[in-house]
Amino acid sequence: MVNEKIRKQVKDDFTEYLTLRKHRKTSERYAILDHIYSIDGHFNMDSLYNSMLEACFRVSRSTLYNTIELLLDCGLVVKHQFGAGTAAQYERAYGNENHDHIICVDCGEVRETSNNLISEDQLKKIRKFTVSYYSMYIYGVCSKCSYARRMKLNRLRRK
Amino acid sequence: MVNEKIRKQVKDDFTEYLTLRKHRKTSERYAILDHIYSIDGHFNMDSLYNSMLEACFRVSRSTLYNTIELLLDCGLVVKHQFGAGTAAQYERAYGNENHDHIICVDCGEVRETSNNLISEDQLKKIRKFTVSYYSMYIYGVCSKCSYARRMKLNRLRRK
DNA sequence: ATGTATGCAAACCATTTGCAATGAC
DNA sequence: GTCATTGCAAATGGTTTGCATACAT
Repeated sequence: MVNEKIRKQVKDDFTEYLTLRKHRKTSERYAILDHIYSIDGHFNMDSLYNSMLEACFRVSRSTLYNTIELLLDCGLVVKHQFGAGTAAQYERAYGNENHDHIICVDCGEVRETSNNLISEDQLKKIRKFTVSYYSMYIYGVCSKCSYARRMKLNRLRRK
Repeated sequence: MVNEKIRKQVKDDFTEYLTLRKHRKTSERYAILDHIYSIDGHFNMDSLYNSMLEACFRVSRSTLYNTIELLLDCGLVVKHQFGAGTAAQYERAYGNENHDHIICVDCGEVRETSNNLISEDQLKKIRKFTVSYYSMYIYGVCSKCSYARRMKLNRLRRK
């Protein structure tokens, strides 16, 4: 859960974006934005849909996809695609500063790390491009799966 | 196209992997590996399938998926998922050292940059994790789309 | 001879699309 | 009143799965 000041700020940002683009300010759009900013960490369309149901605000999946598109476009939400078969993951863009992800290629677990491996200054070096956000994906094997791999190999060797 | 030494090396690596895991050494598997190492830059399943057809080596899509899975597992191929609706992209892991991608959120164009923004040393700091590879995705708006955005906004303002 | 790998077709499932009903402007 | 937005249902398309056939061991 993010503080009240940020919640107010993102709502105002969204209003400005909608007004400028001549998009309508519907209750669904604000409810979705506010709900997303009550979620800590990652979410996907399914968990967002269910989580909003629980909070007694029913929106169709179409509207979720529709609104997320706007929120991505104005930079209030960030999208991640960790695997092909898996659903896209999202997270709020503010009040959530760590963007480095450590992904286990065996079990698919996604761990986040707080120590950013890259500095903002380095991103400014990129020419002819306006950076809105970045994602660092580090693929490898977590300690649990690393152990499972060793066991499997040992079994094969013994055969 | 990668040099002969690397081609030989990856073939040997693959043989070692298949032997150790008690997988069979089929002509399809070696043909796919060799073909992938003849491709510069990104490819997807469809382009790989067609490209192999042109080279007169017919393999089923199932076998491509099957084999790519093995090549990912032994670290000879790297996988990227830039968007949800789009097909997964792949590239060979050796003879292809740049892993930083600059992706335009508007047109989806993927640009590669040779100057790695991160040092190998920093990756070693991660604990309880064996890093096999990493990908840096930088999202934003390319100069072409940036111009299109400004034009669109100007049109809306005039209305 | 045995059982893994291949190839085809069908299934899967997150996401997108088409369209009638709703509601913001 | 107009037309963008919502919500439902159907379509899409990359990927996965099931199963008969082929072939590496």
